Amino acid sequence: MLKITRKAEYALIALRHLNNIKDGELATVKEISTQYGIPQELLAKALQQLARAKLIEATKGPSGGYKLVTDPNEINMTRFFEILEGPMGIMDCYFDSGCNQLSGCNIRTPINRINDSIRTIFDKMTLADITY
Amino acid sequence: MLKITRKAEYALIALRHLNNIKDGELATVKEISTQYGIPQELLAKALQQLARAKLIEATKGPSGGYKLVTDPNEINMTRFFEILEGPMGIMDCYFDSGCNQLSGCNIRTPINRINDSIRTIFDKMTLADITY
DNA sequence: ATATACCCGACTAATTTAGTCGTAAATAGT
DNA sequence: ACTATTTACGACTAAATTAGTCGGGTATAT
Repeated sequence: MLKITRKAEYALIALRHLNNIKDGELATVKEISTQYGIPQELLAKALQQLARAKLIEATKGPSGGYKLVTDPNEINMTRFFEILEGPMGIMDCYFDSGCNQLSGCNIRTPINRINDSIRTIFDKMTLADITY
Repeated sequence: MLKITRKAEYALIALRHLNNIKDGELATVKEISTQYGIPQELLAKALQQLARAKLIEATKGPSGGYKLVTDPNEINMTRFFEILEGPMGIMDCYFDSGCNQLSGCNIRTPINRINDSIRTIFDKMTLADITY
């Protein structure tokens, strides 16, 4: 319960790695996956998503790889998780309108308060914090 | 991602219900499940767990049911969720020692910081807050 | 050319969550 | 004593999500 996915976990590890390599250098999926013992294809997918979202940039071909192109201070965890896993909420009703409860759900308001608190944490926490 | 389970959701609704009925009254699983459109057997299971944990008390037989026996201010959400869903952490390594990462995981410390922040939120939030 | 590396959707496998069922035990009312 | 009602509980099935794999593509440095 309240778990993040492995894909997100792997992506975090990779982002941290990208943040730590020398300026101008690239890291390949293969390198990262072998170094940290991560399934290559799964990591590849995650990094592709991050590239599409412009957090990192890919260079194809031999001697290609990824590099970070966004200031780690600008990447907060809400953004990061939503890129990889879609909308972040402890219950679907935070986003969906369609709720199947018969009579009025008696906990929606407090649930939303919890949600907001969690989002605030993730909003405030940036990749720079993770990388520290 | 970061979802709570339906079981927990149902239990929250039920707890709130129990908190709102008159002093000395009981509410049955049947009543609650029909009132809120919740699968009866699933709710039953959740309430049994809460009863085992002494948050609520059961009376068997006709005119039986459940009542709240703990001060809502004393029931925090960490306790509540851990009764129903076990240890609460965004990654297993928060609790487990067995981690399958090859070389040292580079994000454990920051992950734990996130975890602690989330736990703090849930520690501070009580059933009384939910019931408001 | 060829080898390397990213791109991407479709697929399968594993795990978790949701929900059901059958049986037992307690108890109130008759 | 019998019956209807209600909780207790484990085993089971079904559904949904997550994890991981595969195959075929595009770009590019050498």
